[in-house]
This record gives sequence, structure tokens and C-alpha cells, in this order.
Amino acid sequence: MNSSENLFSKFLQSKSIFKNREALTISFSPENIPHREKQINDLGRILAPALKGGRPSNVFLYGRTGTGKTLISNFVGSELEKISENNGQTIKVLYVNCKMKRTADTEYRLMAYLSKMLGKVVPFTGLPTDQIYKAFFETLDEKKQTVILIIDEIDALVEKTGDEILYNLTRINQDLKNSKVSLIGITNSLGFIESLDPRIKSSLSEEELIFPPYNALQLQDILRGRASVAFIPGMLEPGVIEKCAALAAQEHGDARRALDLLRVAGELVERNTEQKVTVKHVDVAQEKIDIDRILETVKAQPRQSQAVLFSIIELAEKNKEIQTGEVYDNYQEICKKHGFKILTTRRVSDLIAELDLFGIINTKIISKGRYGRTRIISLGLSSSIIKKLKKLLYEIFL
DNA sequence: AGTCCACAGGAAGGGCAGGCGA
DNA sequence: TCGCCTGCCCTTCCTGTGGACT
Repeated sequence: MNSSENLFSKFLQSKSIFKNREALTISFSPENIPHREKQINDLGRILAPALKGGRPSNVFLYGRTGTGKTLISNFVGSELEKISENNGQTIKVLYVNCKMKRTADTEYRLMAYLSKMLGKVVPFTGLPTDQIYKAFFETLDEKKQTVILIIDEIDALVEKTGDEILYNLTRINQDLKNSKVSLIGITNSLGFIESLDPRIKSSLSEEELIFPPYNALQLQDILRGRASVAFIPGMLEPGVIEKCAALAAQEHGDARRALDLLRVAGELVERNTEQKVTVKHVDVAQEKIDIDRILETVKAQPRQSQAVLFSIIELAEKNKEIQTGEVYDNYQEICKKHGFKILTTRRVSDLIAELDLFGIINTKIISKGRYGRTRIISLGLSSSIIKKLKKLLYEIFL
């Protein structure tokens, strides 16, 4: 037996514990969606007028991450499309997530993306904004149809580009002769709708649906349903599903988190060529998910942001509470050492705020009276994550 | 009561890259 | 190739501020 066979033989001999790993990812569409019957029925009732050629009301969906908003709007949307085919109506459902980087995170990109989904190719950049609107409107109005536009993470879009785009979209029907458009806005920010211009608010939220967090028992049901598709029977030890559900329930009842935990736990078992998923694997999975998320975020940062974080980590080794000024001084040293351009304090201040937003650092603005106002910065991560983070940054900067 | 520190963070705009159409 | 448009990163300039110190 040669070495490469040796390398993989253990893996090949071991049987996979998964039947269909996909069932534990968010892109999977399960056959039934437990504990969301009310939301499905409500949304169906709201969108039903489209089947008789009417324009459904605009709807707003609220709820925290992993409460099924996206899943259900896509589910109801595709059911509607299916039925409309038999019914002689043309209904088109367009889904767009505004957090998709470089796809729909600006006004221009959103319109370009939507046009593309309707079959009209427009350049990614270069056209004036009013032309891209025109292109979208014209494509939309080419034939008689009802278009349901699902805008996911709508708060991210407004935060970045302002609410003018929503104003334009809510008035879109005034300019259309043939087609009708209704909007489904999805957000996990409960205060979002209140922050909108009243005119937009009233037309955007003609109807509202609330998605409460799942409790631990409901999460168990969801996990059992998915696990029966995902795993070969008998691969989960008792208590595994309960543990995943309990951990996810602590994090505001996030079904996505619960599924991730179960999937990663399964992957750990498979990688170690062990037999069964145990409660212990869930604990390891929990930590692994956190570490991976942080490391991926840091890796994806531009060099300047990494330099700022490196500065913070170096200082955090010496003292617990760090101020913006200290971070900047140390950052300058790092830049000199590596030949980077030194950014202004203003810019670095924004980079620090960004790192805070990502959850990599914790900041708090305090006043030290005579000695000024500043951010107090600390690393709010577990020691094992900090260790890996240090390793990653030392590889880059030493 | 007033001062003043060390920043926070808003507004405006410069410069560049990517990508058009002419 | 040129002029034009947009997004992005960044600078410049500026106003705002909580509370220790005088």
C-alpha cells in the first residue's frame, strides 16, 4: 500500500454518518416547516390576491436571525409561482438579500441585480442611477405580470444608502401600465420601521408579520425533522438534539445556529472517523463555530484594519484597558515597520468602530473628565480564540 | 461656574478603479 | 481613447461632549 492510500484509507473505510448533509444548511428547503403554520397561512392570505390578478399588499416581516423569515417568504413565494402557472396568471418572485456584498448593497447594484433577474443585463457600474431605474421599470413593464419583490435585510440597505430607494420602490406602481409590484421587506431590526419616513412606513407596511424566536422544544422538532433527512439512522446519541436546541435557544432561539451546531458536530465525528455524534461533539462544535467566524472575519479585513487590530492585541497583552490614542500610536509604529501608509486618526477611529461592529473587540465611550473623552477598548473574546487570532496576525505582521 | 482635554463622529469632497458609450 | 458615472477609501475640517480640574 503506498502512502497516499494510507493517507485516505482510514477515511474510505469509515462509513459516512451523513445521508444528506445539505439538509442541515440554510439553503435547504425542507418539506414541512414546523411551528410556522400561522406565518405561512398569513403570508399566503396576504399574497393570494395575485392569483386573481390583483396587487397584494406590501408586507413587512420582523424577527431575529434564524426565525424562518427568509425560508417562509421563499417557500410561500415558490408555491405561489407554482399555482400561478396552472392558473394562467404570471407571477414572478424575485428574492434579493441586501447584505450580499457586491450584489445588492447599494442602490445601483440592487437595481442592476433585479434587472438581471428579470432577464435584462445591465453593466455592473457606469450608468447614471436614473437610467438604471428606467431600465428596471421598462423590463418590469414589458408584459402583464405580478412581481413580488422580497427584499431581505432591508435595514442594511437603508442604513447604507438612505431610504430614497424605498420611497421609489413603494411608488413604483404609479409608473407601471402592465405589471404590478408588491414588496416583502424582511428585517431583524425591530426599531427599523419606526426610523423610516412616515410616508414610506405607511405604504411599506400595509401588513406586518412577526416571527417570534423558537423555544428549545420547537427547535428540537425542527432539528429532528432535518436530522432524519441528514443522518443515517442511529448516528445521534440521545441528548445531542436537545443540547443543540438548548444552546441555540439561549442565543435568541436561532434555528440557523441550531442547525450549524448539529452539522458541525457531525462533521467533527466524520473527520475523526468516530462512530456516533455525542453531546461532547456539540460543545466542541459550539467553540469551533465561534472561532471560525472570528478568524474568517479577520482574514477578510483589509491590511489597514488588520494593523489596527494587531495594535490592539499587542496592547491588550500589557494592559486590560486600552484607549484610542494608545492604539493609534502603536498602529503608527506598526505601519512604519511594515512600510504601510499611515492613515489619519479619523479613519482609524472608524476602523475601530468597525471592529467593534464585527464583535471582535468591545468598545465603550467614557469621559475621563479633565483628561478627555475616549473609547475604552477590550478584547471580548475567549482566551482560546485570542490565541488563534494572535497566531494569525503574527503570521501576517512578523 | 467655567475651562479644557482627548477624543467621537458628521459633512463634504478628493482621488482612484472599474466600467460604460461614443 | 476620452469623457462620464459610480462605489470605495480616505482626508480635511469641523462641531460636540462628560466630567475632573481650577
